Amino acid sequence: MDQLRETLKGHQLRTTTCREDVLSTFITKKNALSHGDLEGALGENYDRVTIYRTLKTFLEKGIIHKVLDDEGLRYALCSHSCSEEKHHHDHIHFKCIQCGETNCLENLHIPAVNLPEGYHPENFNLLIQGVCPKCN
Amino acid sequence: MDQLRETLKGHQLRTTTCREDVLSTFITKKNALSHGDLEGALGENYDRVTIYRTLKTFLEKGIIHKVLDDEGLRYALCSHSCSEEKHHHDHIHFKCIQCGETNCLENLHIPAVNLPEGYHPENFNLLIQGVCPKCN
DNA sequence: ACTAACATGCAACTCTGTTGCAAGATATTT
DNA sequence: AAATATCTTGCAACAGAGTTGCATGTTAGT
Repeated sequence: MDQLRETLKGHQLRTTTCREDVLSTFITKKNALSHGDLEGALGENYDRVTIYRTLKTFLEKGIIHKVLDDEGLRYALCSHSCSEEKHHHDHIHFKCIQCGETNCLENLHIPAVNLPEGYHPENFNLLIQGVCPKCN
Repeated sequence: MDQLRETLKGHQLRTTTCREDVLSTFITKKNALSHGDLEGALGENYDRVTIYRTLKTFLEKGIIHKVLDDEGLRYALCSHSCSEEKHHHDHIHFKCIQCGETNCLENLHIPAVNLPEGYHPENFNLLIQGVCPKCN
């Protein structure tokens, strides 16, 4: 509870029950969540639009990051503190084709790539799809 | 012209002007295209729905593949022949944050990753965002 | 307790993508 | 070259995702 408030304060955000609940949902369910997932979990308490705006705010403040997917965007908590200025992620995302869950593999870093002359990379996003340990 | 027909035939598809035009658009513009891009290019001639269905068909037949993006799905030509049974891609996609174009770097393969025990990968998708040579 | 600044809910709207069905086009057979 | 079965298209209608404006409610700081 207090941890939630502190996280929000740390990012210059006011404490509201919606933000607490969204943040708490990200913490308890550990996988990446779509807007729809959150609406399913919290939709009775909050308006769709508020959840959209909460996600947008969290993104901008560096609390969550986008997770690419071939069937819709998802979001997951940033582990090391990302800031308003710059997100910094180089971990791998794994999506299970059986249970559908997408998870961050925080410990696995994306290997370096030698891009041709002239390319200036800033941001890496690797999604691996397959079968996860739970569904094995 | 004939090449288009042959590609379609080779994938057991009937020749229609819409399919020829969509295929031809992918060939001339070399970057990844969204449905919206195609609608912009061909929308006067064909219905939105037809373009959606054409993309779906091309996907299934292995003529194009999905390109993940943080702001909507795109599609690009498959270089080596993908089949109805299985797409096979391990190249890198690069999206320029200035011009917005996404391109396949066919020559660059996604580096191998050592996944933890229990993960069975089947499909890799690496998107690198940054500045491309043209915008440099 | 007061107030300025911010967050929420509601309504309306836009954009994206899908489905059913009747009409039209394609390839194949004769 | 005509007939036919099969596939493709356009239209209309719909479902879902995401956005914007505005009035009301809430937060944090004085």
